[in-house]
Amino acid sequence: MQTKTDPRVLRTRKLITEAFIQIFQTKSFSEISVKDITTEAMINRATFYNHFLDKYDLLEKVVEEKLHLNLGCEKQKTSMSIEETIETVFLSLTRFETSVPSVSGQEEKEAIDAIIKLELVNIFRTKLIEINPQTETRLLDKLANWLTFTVRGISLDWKHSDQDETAGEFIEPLLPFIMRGIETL
Amino acid sequence: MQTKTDPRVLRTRKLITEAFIQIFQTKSFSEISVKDITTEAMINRATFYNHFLDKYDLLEKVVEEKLHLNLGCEKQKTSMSIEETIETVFLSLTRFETSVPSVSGQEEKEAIDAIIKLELVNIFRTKLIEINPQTETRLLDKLANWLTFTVRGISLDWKHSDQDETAGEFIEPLLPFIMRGIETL
DNA sequence: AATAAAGTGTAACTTAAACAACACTTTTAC
DNA sequence: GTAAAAGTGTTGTTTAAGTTACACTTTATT
Repeated sequence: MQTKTDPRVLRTRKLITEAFIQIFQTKSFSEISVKDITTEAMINRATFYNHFLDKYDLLEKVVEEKLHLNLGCEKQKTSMSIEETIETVFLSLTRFETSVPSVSGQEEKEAIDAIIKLELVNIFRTKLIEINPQTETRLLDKLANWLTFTVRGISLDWKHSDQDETAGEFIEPLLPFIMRGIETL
Repeated sequence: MQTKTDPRVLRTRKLITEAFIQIFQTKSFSEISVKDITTEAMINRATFYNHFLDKYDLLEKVVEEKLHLNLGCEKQKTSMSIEETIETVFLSLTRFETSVPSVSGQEEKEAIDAIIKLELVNIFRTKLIEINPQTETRLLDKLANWLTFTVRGISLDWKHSDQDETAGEFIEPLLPFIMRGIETL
């Protein structure tokens, strides 16, 4: 239990992230300056740097937050099986990717992708360690990576499909195949 | 040219008024507490009182601002005739009333009406004095009042009509009648 | 290639907003 | 009727945000 953060800090962060998301709809990431963000957020440019290192740091935090918003609560549940976790993460990811405005530029896509990858690997890693505490971490890390690529690949596949199936319907028949691999553990 | 206001002040006002308008969509005015507003606005309750006397004062300012937003620029134009002013005010009023969510309660309706009345009287009064500077103010005040009732009456009439005519079409045939009265000056 | 213009990141100082505590007035509930 | 709860409006004190200025880097312009 730590001393709760000043409401002004929370408000400022909210204003900044909302402003950023707002501008992000209309401009590509590289075109956005810190000044743009702070003007939209109605805060001073110097204040921005009290909260974020730079706009890349902001992007990172925003994506993290967005992802957590979808699967944050589920993440805690230790009751969840790996299979459920995979499905949940997949659904969160597709939800996230459809919620993000089809952003253009390469730079920001790479940035976002990198952040998502880190996040997913972390989720899978945690879950795998939780369920197989005796297995060595090196192996679990590799598996987490593999699961991440798998889930993101399927997500991309679904995204490029005609989407007559829901995301859930799309991954459902694939889950047994994925699970077979995991069950080698 | 006066010393420009602190950006924090502008931001806080914006947050408060936006929060108020937001809550006003879901609750009636009497049900809204200052705490509700400040929570939604993410500001401290004490700060509210640095900007507004109470929630009635806030309502007043918000309605004023909304009205000004519509006819603020026109109000300056000394070039405008009384007839144009009447029409402009009428159109602003109908625009305002259709933009306000059909708010329920009696208390707030009266509050808003009172504010609108004050505002319109003030506009007409200014215009009349500008055009007839030699006429005594007492009389112009009465005329301003009369114009206000006229415009608001027609606005109400239009609102209750089936609105197959636009507001502009609605008042157009009435303007000569109104002007006849004014031209007695 | 040179220069202007726009953007970045930082730091000392000022100020508006948060805190929290208060007396007071409704509302609500027993 | 009265006690608890919720709301109002105010006042010092503390703190996050605004100001301004700076050195520096990147991007346009000539």
